[in-house]
Amino acid sequence: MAQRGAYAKGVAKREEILEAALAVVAEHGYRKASVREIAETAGLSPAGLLHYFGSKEEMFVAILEARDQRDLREYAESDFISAFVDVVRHNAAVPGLVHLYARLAADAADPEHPAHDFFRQRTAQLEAIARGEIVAAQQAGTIRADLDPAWVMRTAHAVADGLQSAWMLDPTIDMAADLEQFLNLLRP
Amino acid sequence: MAQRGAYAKGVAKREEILEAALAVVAEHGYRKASVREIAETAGLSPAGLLHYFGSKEEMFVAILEARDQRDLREYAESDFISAFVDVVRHNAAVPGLVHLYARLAADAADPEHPAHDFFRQRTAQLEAIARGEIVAAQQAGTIRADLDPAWVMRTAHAVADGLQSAWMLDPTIDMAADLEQFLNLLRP
DNA sequence: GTCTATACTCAGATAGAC
DNA sequence: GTCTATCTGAGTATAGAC
Repeated sequence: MAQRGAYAKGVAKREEILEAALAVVAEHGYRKASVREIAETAGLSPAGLLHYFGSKEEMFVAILEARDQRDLREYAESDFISAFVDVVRHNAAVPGLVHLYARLAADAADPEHPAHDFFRQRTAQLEAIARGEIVAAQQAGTIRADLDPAWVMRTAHAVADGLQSAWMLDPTIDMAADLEQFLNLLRP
Repeated sequence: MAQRGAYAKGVAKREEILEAALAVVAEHGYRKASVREIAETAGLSPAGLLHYFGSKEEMFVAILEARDQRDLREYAESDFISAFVDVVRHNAAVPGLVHLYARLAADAADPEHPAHDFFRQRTAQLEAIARGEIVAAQQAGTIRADLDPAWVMRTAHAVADGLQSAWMLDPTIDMAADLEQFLNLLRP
């Protein structure tokens, strides 16, 4: 395993850096989250930080990857649709993450950006997982059978992302409740 | 009028700069849209450009403001709901704008950002305009009467923004069609 | 493999001349 | 209104210590 021997320290440091990065974004926003300040928070030099992550952008992608893997593990046994709402609800408790996600998603429009492939694969993976669950829900009669499963996933994803954007501007919005209301609308 | 006398040239130059900025974003993406390159495209020095807009970020906000005013004028006589779909459809033909909007919306999470107030006011204005139209549609029987008008607007807005994010990653998505499908779902 | 010091390049912004 | 010159701070490449 990667946790053994001479690498253990490096793995721990990597995670410490990711936590420091998220903390800085949460406190000062993405714009002011410089490599210098994150490195300082994590207790090393900027060059030391880059030793682990090649570039600032790759470091931020690593945060989103870690988040997805945590969510995937945590909600592995729940049904997909309620897990989806739970993740959005949980995101409201981690403001830095939502900000980071929105910012990287925008930057990822550029095919050269390190996050471009990550977002495309993430969307594809999400759709692959969801498709079966949506079809099953349609057969079970909890989602209208006349709706295209691909459209359902695309639109639920869009609602979640769009609500998160709105929530950053106005945190009084209840993202999870609004998303649930949308999912209710899919019922027969 | 602002078009008269010694100011006419300044006004024209302002618009020329905004067009140059949008062209650069459309071609190279926001990340590579430096003040230097935009200034070069508009035929003046970086400092000359900043004379008009104070900062890079304020310049980009000015582009979004101009877009909204154009849309508002163009669709003043259409009904709100079909205009909403038309605007999204039209956005697919102006890739730089969608990219710019997504990026600024993410940055605007920071209350210090020049775009913060713009986005908050824009959302408030959109909701004010929409509310009457949605209530009227409910009375006319084209939107389910049991739905909260504020929720309808928030969610339609979220769908539009979220689909635009997805479209930047995968331009084969038909944003307007997906949005219309959502609006159909609101029907009784 | 882990990490620092240094330095390079580019960005946005500012001061002041014209 | 627009320029040149300059400032400050960003990201990061490099060389090399441990």
